[in-house]
Amino acid sequence: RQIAQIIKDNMPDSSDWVSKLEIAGPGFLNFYLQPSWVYPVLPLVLEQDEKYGCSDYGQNSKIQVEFVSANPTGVLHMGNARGAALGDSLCNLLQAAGYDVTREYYINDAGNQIENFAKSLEARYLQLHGQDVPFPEEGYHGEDLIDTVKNIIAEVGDKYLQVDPALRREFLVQTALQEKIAAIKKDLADFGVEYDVWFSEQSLHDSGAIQQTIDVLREKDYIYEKEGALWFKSTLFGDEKDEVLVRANGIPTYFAADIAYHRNKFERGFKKVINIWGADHHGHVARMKGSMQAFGYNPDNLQVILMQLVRLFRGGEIVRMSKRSGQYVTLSELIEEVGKDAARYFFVMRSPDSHLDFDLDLAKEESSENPVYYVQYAHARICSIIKAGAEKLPKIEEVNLQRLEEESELDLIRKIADLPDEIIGAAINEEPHRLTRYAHELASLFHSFYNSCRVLIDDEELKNARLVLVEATRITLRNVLHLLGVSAPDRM
RNA sequence: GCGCCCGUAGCUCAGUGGAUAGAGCACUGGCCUCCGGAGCCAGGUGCGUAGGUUCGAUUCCUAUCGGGCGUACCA
Repeated sequence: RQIAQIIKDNMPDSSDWVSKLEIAGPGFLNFYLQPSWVYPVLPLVLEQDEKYGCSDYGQNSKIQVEFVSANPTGVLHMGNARGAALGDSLCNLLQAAGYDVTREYYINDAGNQIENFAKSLEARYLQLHGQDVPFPEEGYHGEDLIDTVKNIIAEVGDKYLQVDPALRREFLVQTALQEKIAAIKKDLADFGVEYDVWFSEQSLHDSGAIQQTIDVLREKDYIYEKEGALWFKSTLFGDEKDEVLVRANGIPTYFAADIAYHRNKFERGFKKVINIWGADHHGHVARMKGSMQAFGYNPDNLQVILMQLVRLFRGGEIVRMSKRSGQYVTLSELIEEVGKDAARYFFVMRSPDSHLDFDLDLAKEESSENPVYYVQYAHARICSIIKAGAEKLPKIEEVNLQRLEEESELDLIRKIADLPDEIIGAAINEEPHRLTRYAHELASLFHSFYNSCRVLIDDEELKNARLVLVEATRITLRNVLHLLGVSAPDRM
């Protein structure tokens, strides 16, 4: 407090921007701004419009965000939906904060699960032709897979009954993959998510990138052989145990492919690489970072956001989600049931660290109670006011904004002024959920203003000032909703 | 056993080492014949437990209890 007093004694008591200076608490120095500081933000919002909130903070630095990357052996489920909502909103935020963002989906179109997928397809193909063959124990039991095979049969009939099984599986798997990937793209597009790059794991096998990666690690002496397999010394980089890169049967593991993939990311010039993974993959983080360190990259430039898993409830019972068992609620069903807007808002609303209990019954029954409607309602209300009250908005330079003096008006303007900083804060901390809070607070301040101040009044000067205020509010609300991937309706 | 995440109001969750810890849901009572009542206003002794670091801890550290997830030559 003494130091604060010294500073205060050496500051002018007031200035154009500061109305007073006060010492408080254990030694805080509170600067009270002149109320008039807020007014210039309103013409700025109207002028920048869609760009309001954006900044060049990121200096166009290249960032890649890889998210969802679900196996193309099935359809997208709730966990993928959370990753999609989170990843896409994060990308929007980073772009708004001035980063050069690439959205990427890694297609696991190689490896063991593809083998299983092929065997499952083959079994279904033969079964649908009346053959009594067993279904592979580790296979994919989902109903969607039967439909996939039915579609294939509609095209090619029994042509692949007599051919070499390896050729048959190859044909089935390639055809099914195309269909599955197309379906995934469509589901994501329906959810408002568009990718810049779809990266094939198989391409890393085909190009020799995986082999080359292993060769380099061997040269650096980070590899040893044990029991016929090749092991990466990940314990050198803080991992709990070493990891297999190439199995005794000569086939590289998923980890080997992932090292090649992440090397490829950095070789493409990304300054920062962000992965969004389910928490069940957390054991993979240390070794992935370690492997990048082995190649001389700063492991801090590989950032992994772990999302806790989504638990689904129906009728008070937890629904076990598993592709293998074929029981899960799909993304498209979710969109159908609760809508894209509510689903995206709901997923982003929570911190990735928090477990997400998604009660389907509740989401269906009480969807009108979802906070997203509260925010959208504020937007629709403003549109309605503007439509009812103004042929066109007054010219901003002719409006006397100083007439906005009510506390609810000033609170609203101050909140609007926060948006650029909110976006930067949420972007650099990689926390899109902050924006849902901001959206809610902004909507709340608007509703509060609405109840204490009428916009469409006889006092022309005040009316015009308030019209500018609500228009600026509308723009701000809309911009935030769009960052979240949620629509801003004119009517509801 | 070891590792990671979580534990905050009845419930679901926010909370950048700082001031009197906040929202939604639920509950109770109010809101002008007026721009959309999907709204507004009012109502609250809650940081799992015990230590430590600090002028100051919900936040950092240690231990412990509880929940979740990992700990494959699966991905």
